Amino acid sequence: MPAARRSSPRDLAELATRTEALRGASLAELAWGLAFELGGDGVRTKGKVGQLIERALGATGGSSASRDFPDLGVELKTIPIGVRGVPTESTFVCAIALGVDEATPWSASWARAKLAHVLWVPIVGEGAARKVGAPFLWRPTSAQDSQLAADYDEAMGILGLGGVEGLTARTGRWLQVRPKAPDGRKRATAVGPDGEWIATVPRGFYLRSKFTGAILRDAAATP
Amino acid sequence: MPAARRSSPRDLAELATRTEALRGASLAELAWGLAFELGGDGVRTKGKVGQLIERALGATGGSSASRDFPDLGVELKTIPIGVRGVPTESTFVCAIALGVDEATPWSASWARAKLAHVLWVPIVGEGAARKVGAPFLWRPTSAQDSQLAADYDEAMGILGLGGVEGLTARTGRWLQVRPKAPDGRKRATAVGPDGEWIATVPRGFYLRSKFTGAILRDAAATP
DNA sequence: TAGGATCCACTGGTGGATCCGT
DNA sequence: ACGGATCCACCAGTGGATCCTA
Repeated sequence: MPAARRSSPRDLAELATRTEALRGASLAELAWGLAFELGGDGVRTKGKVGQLIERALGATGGSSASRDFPDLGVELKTIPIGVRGVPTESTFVCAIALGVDEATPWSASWARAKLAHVLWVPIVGEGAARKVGAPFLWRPTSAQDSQLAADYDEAMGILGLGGVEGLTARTGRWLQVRPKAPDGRKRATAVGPDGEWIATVPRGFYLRSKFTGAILRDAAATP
Repeated sequence: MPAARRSSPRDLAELATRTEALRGASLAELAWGLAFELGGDGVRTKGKVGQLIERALGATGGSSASRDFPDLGVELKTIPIGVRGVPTESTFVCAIALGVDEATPWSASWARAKLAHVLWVPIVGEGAARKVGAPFLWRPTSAQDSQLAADYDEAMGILGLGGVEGLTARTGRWLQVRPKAPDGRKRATAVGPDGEWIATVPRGFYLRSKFTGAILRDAAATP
């Protein structure tokens, strides 16, 4: 099995080498090699896989870093793949700063910065049988960037006009807005219909699985 | 010994009753009654006494509450008293919001709100022999409030003019400004000499022991 | 002696995502 | 199928103060 990694990769080539070494490894053996508690099953282990892969690749930050590999400008995202070879879930991108992002253009947004260069690591299968698929570095094409920008602008436009409660996950072709909170409590504030501040649930950006599925197919077709 | 208290007191009378019941109790017996780890000695137990008294009186919040007894508008402060009957330390009031408080008048300040109504609980003696002295509720007299306002205005004036690095603990007759951070690191920002933002160490307001000593004497003289 | 430095507990917010009714 | 709801780990910040040299 791949050796445990703790130091951060120095360049993209080293990151690529390390990532390739993970390919085909089962999550169980990775966890064992890093003395990582993966947890058996479902609901109480939601973020564990992502953190396991971070450690296996020597990602810095843990949290509070703007990206997983700040020196390389690369963001790491795991993506669960089902038996049919397509993503089983949408992908969380980042939180929305309500009251701030409405006035931030896509070109300067946190979301765009995170998506500018992503190392996608597919996790294939279910439960204890999950293993690492074929990872790949990705940058959005200019066409993809344009559509993401359009989705972003649409959502931020709705928020800016006081439509936070009308902005559902149905808005956006590839990039959508959904709740992002440990519970349903209204711990954030946003502009309401009449321009006043109202309490609301925190939101985040997510990529629809249609989009990540398309990225995966492109990557498979262009080795 | 006094019984363990967990619910919050409903009114000032109940708070006074509970507080009076603590008088003369040793910290060791209070801790035992509440199953509280007081810790043996010095450096690793700095805030323990305050938290013990909070629990003994049923203070709410723990943290993040604006006051210890929000419904009563009362702040709880323990104050260490040495063998000569005078405070051995200054008293921390609250943190300074650098970049905000400079523009906040004393009348609207967090510091004034905290000091508006304080339950002082003297802690008499040293080490394992410490016990609760004679607690008392206090409100600043208008003369005291004026002097505190003057100290506050002086300090905030210096900060507003970019003098953060020149504002030492020597400024202020009763209310002083001192560092407030787990380490000496510059984790806050303030306006510098040339109007630019500079990194600096977080600060807090403290009451000089001269002042708390005077309050104590007044309380002893007016039973 | 007191100004500047430091220590612990606790928790809200963030980053990692997946769960689960309709 | 997917929109809305939820779960865990981690850490910086806050609130409780006292330590410790020059």
